[in-house]
Amino acid sequence: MEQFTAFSDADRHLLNELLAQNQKHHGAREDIIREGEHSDDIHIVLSGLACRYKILENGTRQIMAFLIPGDPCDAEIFILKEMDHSIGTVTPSLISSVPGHTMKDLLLNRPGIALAFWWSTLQDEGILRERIIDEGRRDARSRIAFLIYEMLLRMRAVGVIDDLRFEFPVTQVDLADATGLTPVHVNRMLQQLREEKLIAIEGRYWTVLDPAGLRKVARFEANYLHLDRAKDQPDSEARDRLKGLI
Amino acid sequence: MEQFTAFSDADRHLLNELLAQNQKHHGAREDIIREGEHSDDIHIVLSGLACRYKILENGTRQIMAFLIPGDPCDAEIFILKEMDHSIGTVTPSLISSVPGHTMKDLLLNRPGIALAFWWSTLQDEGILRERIIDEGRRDARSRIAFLIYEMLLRMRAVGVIDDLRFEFPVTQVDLADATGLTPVHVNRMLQQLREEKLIAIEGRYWTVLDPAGLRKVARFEANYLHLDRAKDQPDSEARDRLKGLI
DNA sequence: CGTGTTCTTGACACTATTCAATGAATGTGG
DNA sequence: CCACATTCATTGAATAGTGTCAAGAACACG
Repeated sequence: MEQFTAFSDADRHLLNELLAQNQKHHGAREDIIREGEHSDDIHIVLSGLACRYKILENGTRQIMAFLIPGDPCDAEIFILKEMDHSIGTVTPSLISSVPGHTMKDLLLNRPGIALAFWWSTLQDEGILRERIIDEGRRDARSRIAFLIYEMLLRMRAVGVIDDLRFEFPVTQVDLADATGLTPVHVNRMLQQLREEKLIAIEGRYWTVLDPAGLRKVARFEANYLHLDRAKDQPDSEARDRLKGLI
Repeated sequence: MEQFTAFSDADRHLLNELLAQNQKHHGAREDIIREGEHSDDIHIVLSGLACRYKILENGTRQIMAFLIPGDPCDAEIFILKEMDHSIGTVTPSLISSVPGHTMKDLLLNRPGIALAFWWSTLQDEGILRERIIDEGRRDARSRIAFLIYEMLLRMRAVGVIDDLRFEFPVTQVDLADATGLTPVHVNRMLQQLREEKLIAIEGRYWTVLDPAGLRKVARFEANYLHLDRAKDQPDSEARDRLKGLI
């Protein structure tokens, strides 16, 4: 969160304290909050990998977004009566809860923190819109490439990555649920991307072998992530981490 | 906006005044703000029909959302460097501008109004997520049905509708751009829906002949619109307008 | 070592796209 | 008020891309 807005020391301290207060470990494939439930707390991913998803009447699951460390799951849940989708872990994760009233207080009285949350919400919206384009206008190969490139960038931005290699322990079924394709077709497209030497997969670790090539296949434009703030900040670590990719 | 949160008289008065201050008529098919542009003002649709869209490198357009009266176009634009998508009108529309600094002030100092904007943002996100499901998991016929049912409901909620008949002057190309289908296929699916006596189209006016049937085809679950607040408010006009549909 | 999950492969069906042409409706200028 | 241009809706035929089904291989785990 801190990449795009400079927190005051007081704000940073306050946030650190809040996040430390109420942490909970979740195993893999556990729900953090389910569709239809209400929560007075909001949740933030501290480590691991989670996702927003929805189960449809016919039993299929659609993953709408992956959540990585630093992502708020449901920053404004406390104003809603109930969740319209579920949030669950993919891998074991550490999740922090912040009481809704505290959250409300932050949003109204801590402009710096409020700004960071708004920014996060806007990035979320951008990601969602891009996924609509993804599903509406890109073919299967591009979609998969797009998802991989986006994960690369987001993981870079928060630093949970080793150059071009990152931990992304999803099954092909997960990817199918996230891209709106069938697992069989995901498999074929992944094979293609590997044959083209764009990516490599070793167990839970993915490597982007040819970022420029992958980006081209994905027809990736980074503007929707609004990482430009990071790019412009002279001292930003994030800027360095994203160099050459956006 | 006022359907889901009770504004104080002061808040309502203030908003009315702000919205009245800076209005502009836009013709049909005009851009209100373009991708890559920054604006210090935010925009709100007062009348007409607009849409969020993006033009891709290959020239195709993807419409990501339709905007109807009462919808803020870009409530938090002032914190971003530039828009990641464009907003344009479909029909002649009346658009109000509110200066960003005023907006910031409202968000931080007028909890009632801030709540309404947050709610609006959350509904927006819900609509985007649902569209992802739509494109990922529904077939063409359901997608079209879904879009129509959603417009019916949203127009009902704000009252710009005559029972089951509403003005929705989009071309089949627009619908194709919104659903990620080709115009040819949209045409075929619309014919099917008309043959099934689910809808009727007379020029710019659409009529939902069989709401329950259409809803079934669309596999529509209304929870993502978070209209439940309206449903629960004892005196809500919106509740009556939505009766039987959600 | 057996069991369940995940990945991979092939054959085939089907949905939606592409391309191309026609017709209907609408708008425009003389 | 008509001739013409333009946009929009409709139709048909051929094709590409993805889904479906089914079965075997590789791998992980208790």
